[in-house]
Amino acid sequence: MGWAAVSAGEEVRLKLVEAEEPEDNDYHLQEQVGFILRKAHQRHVAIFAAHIADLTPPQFAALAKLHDVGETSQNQLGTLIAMDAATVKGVIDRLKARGLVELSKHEVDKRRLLVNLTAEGRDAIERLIPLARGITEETLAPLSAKEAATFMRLLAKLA
Amino acid sequence: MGWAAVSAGEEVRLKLVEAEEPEDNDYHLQEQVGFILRKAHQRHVAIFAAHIADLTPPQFAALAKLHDVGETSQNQLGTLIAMDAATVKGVIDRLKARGLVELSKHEVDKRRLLVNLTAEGRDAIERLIPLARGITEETLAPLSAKEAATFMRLLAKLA
DNA sequence: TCAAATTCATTCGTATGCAAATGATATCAA
DNA sequence: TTGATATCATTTGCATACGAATGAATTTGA
Repeated sequence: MGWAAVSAGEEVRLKLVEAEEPEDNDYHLQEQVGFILRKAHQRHVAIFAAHIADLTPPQFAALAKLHDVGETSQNQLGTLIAMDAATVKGVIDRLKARGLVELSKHEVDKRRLLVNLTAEGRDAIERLIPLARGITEETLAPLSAKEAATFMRLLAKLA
Repeated sequence: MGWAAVSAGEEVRLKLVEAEEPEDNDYHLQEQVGFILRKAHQRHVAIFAAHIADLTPPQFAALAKLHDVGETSQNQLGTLIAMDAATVKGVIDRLKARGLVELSKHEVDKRRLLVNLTAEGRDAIERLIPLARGITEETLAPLSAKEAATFMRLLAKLA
């Protein structure tokens, strides 16, 4: 119909352009950085879940960062692990429900909600960190050591 | 207390290890591939939203793939754009509610739900693809052309 | 000092993302 | 042929993820 004719015209135009220069006018979703980034992230999450079944990557990130810096406000923690206020609240709520973190009010600044590891939370994160090293290793396994180093350097520039 | 003593012991042990070899026993969340991958993905989604406000990356992916391959089953589409059945259903439902895709039953195999672009959906994706090229460009902007090529090659190996 | 702007946290709404269970249909194999 | 498997789609439940609106508390600046 009308559209078929237009389509045929497109075909011709594309071929003429290609004859002049080897440019590709098609759009290939599979080659877009966003699409591959999403898939790489998916794969990492799957590897993570295979090694650490009882915690999600964001939950692990929260515990690991608390272990690193000690007590902080919920908001500050969110900044440190790249989560907005609404997201970090959900993560902390679930960690609190499981007894891995405890909350308290800031004495001076009454707006702030302080978050800290419980003894159980500390035990958990210290037990899991060695597994996390394995997760990083397995995620990067398709690359050689040199490639992995290059990739990490470039990825850091993008993030 | 008891823990403080253990902590002090840990300190000593770590320092001895470091004296022997320059190994780092600390765990740095910020250097883990999963964490940076999540941040890079976040940044990409933000760039996408700044260029294409009325569609999410998964919605765009569905339309772009339909434009590429034509009518397919919902399940097959999910495979092509790396989404599981439950996720793709939600995406297609919302695109259908906006009149960008239409659904029909497979004549032979009654299990399958066929998905196709509407005229409006085709117009939309053809209008948006040029913007998507800009999104890819901006996402990779922190890298030189050579670095970007290297990054894409390594990222593809990971995903 | 005190009104304006900022910060911290919460809530709501919407959109992925995936595991698991279920039902309908189709295919395979004994 | 039919019973076991496999495939396609849906539904439910849970967990990010973020924009926007709101309220409480703090800080800033004229």
